[in-house]
Amino acid sequence: MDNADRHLYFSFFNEVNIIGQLSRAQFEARLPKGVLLPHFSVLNHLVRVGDGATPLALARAFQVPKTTMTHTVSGLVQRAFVTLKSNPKDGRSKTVWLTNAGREFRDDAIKLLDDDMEALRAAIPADKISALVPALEEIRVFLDAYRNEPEDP
Amino acid sequence: MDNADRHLYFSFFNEVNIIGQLSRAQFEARLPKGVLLPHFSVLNHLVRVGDGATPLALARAFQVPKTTMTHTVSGLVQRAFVTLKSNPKDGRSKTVWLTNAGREFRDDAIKLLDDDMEALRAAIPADKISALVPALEEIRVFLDAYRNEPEDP
DNA sequence: ATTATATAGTACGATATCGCATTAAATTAA
DNA sequence: TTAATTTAATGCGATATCGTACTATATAAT
Repeated sequence: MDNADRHLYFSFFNEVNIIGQLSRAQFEARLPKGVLLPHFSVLNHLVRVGDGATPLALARAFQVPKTTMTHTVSGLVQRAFVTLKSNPKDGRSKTVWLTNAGREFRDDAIKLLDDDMEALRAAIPADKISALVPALEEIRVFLDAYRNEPEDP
Repeated sequence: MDNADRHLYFSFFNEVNIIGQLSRAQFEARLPKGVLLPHFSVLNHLVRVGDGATPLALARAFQVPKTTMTHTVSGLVQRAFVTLKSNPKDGRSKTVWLTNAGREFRDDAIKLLDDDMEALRAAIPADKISALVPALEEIRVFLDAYRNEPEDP
């Protein structure tokens, strides 16, 4: 690979990382102290796709180690934003359920973030974002699959 | 903002965050234990744009808090990949300089990553990445400027 | 049926990240 | 010049993240 291509791919990942850092910091500055982006993200996910997911399913959805998701979910439990129930289909497992407080918190957080979202949309219109997301999804899917590939023998 | 747009922007940041996580984990799996992506990134930056930068300038380049950069640089010093000199222009400040070991480590790391890069390029060709980077830069620049804006009075 | 293997969740330890406070030096104001 | 303010770097403390190891349960193999 020549230097130009190498630099291109490095630049891509560098931009992605910086956008991730900045957006996360911005998000968390709006949320109550101690509530982090992963907390909100999990609540939002449960609202959108429905609750009752297992912690492991959530870990996979967000591509984080399961120990990390245990930690995140325990924070949500402490704040009574979710409750855990045993999984009737699997005695090893649990299921995660939204409480009313969890739904309210998620709705309120979206309102808190809405001004920032609007400011972003004013600078970067929605069609520009729509144009990016499919390619990003493709890259994310590749990385996810690649990570699970067996090593060369 | 309607739900569709909100979800679009959330999806964008979600994809960005996951790509950041996965790429970082992949990178670090190739590097020697204890050497992290930020270590490599700083070395690579110093090689590319020249060494002698101050820690604060590096923190700004990577959009991390200066305490984080202090920590990262100290790791590079421990491994003798860089040395710190006092800044002749400012007694409060320091400058960061590559050692031969640091340059060699960076070059070797690039070789270690090259197979992964090739695999990625085979799946996502360079022109697809080039098409993304300018928009990502634009978003990053917006977020960086937005973060420094004064609050509403 | 019994045994072996795989899987879900968690406890624990290591450490990266980052906010706050401190120190020393530079800059600005009076 | 002296005093007040700003700035660069770092020590310290809190905690998120994540790897390893462990327990309990489920699934597969014999």
